[in-house]
Amino acid sequence: MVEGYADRFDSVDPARVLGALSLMRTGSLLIRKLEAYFASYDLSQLRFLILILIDREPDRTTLAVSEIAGRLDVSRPVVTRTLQTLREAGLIAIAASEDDARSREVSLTRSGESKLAEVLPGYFSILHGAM
Amino acid sequence: MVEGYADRFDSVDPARVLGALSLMRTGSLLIRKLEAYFASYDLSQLRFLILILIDREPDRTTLAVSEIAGRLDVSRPVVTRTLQTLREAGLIAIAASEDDARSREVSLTRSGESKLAEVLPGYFSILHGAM
DNA sequence: TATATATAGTTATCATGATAACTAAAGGAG
DNA sequence: CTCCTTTAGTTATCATGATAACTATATATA
Repeated sequence: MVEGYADRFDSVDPARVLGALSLMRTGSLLIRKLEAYFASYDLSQLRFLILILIDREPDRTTLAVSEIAGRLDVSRPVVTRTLQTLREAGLIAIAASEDDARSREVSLTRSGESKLAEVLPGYFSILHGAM
Repeated sequence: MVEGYADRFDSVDPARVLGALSLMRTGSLLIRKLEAYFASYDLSQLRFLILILIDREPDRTTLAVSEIAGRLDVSRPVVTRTLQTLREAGLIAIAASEDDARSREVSLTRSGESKLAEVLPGYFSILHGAM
């Protein structure tokens, strides 16, 4: 299909276009595979990334909502909603900040740490296998 | 971050994991860029792909709903909804099939063909530039 | 032929991303 | 100190993906 169009736009190199299309498709397939894996643990990609982000934070055990949104490049409303789901599942705790009354401190519960430990090996295995 | 985890899972090659993460991120960024481009033409990635699919179909000028869903690997309800949007925008026409009363024949309107011609160069340019 | 099964498409509902508009609190300028 | 602006977070709404369940029609089998 691309070839046909490439004939009509002579500045187009079919190999580069096909490469870009392939990149998007391969990336999307990997994301789908991961989502299916996470779903089997009652997680989603975002829920998982939030857990891992808090877990790997150096020197601290908590993160603020906007820190999570910023580092994962996700909108704050989505983080708010996802944190509610994680809290209902008992995987995180949300406490008021002592420094700033506007802010919340999000931390992992024991259960959240266990879940992460359970999910991580398969996660790396899928990433590993994709390359 | 990956390094820290790699230490604990010795079968994990950080380079491969980072490669997979990079693949997902690069693919997602490209998809975002395309969505932004399509939005400026009142299109989405899926709406655009439906137009291009019908346009490039050899020997025929129409496609059935399930053919579109199958070739784009998208669920049929999503195709139904997206076709309604495209029809409201005047870019496609939907007619009853003569052979099979269950089936619909989806075709491009003149307006749909123009839109496609308008959008294609920038589309290839973005794909080209991504590689 | 009559009935059972499969297929085409739609509707209803859910999940998850976004932006806009809001509340509450903090910080800065006068 | 008061007022204005900025920041943190939430709520409301929309877009777009999915699956389940439904209607209508076609096909296959008894």
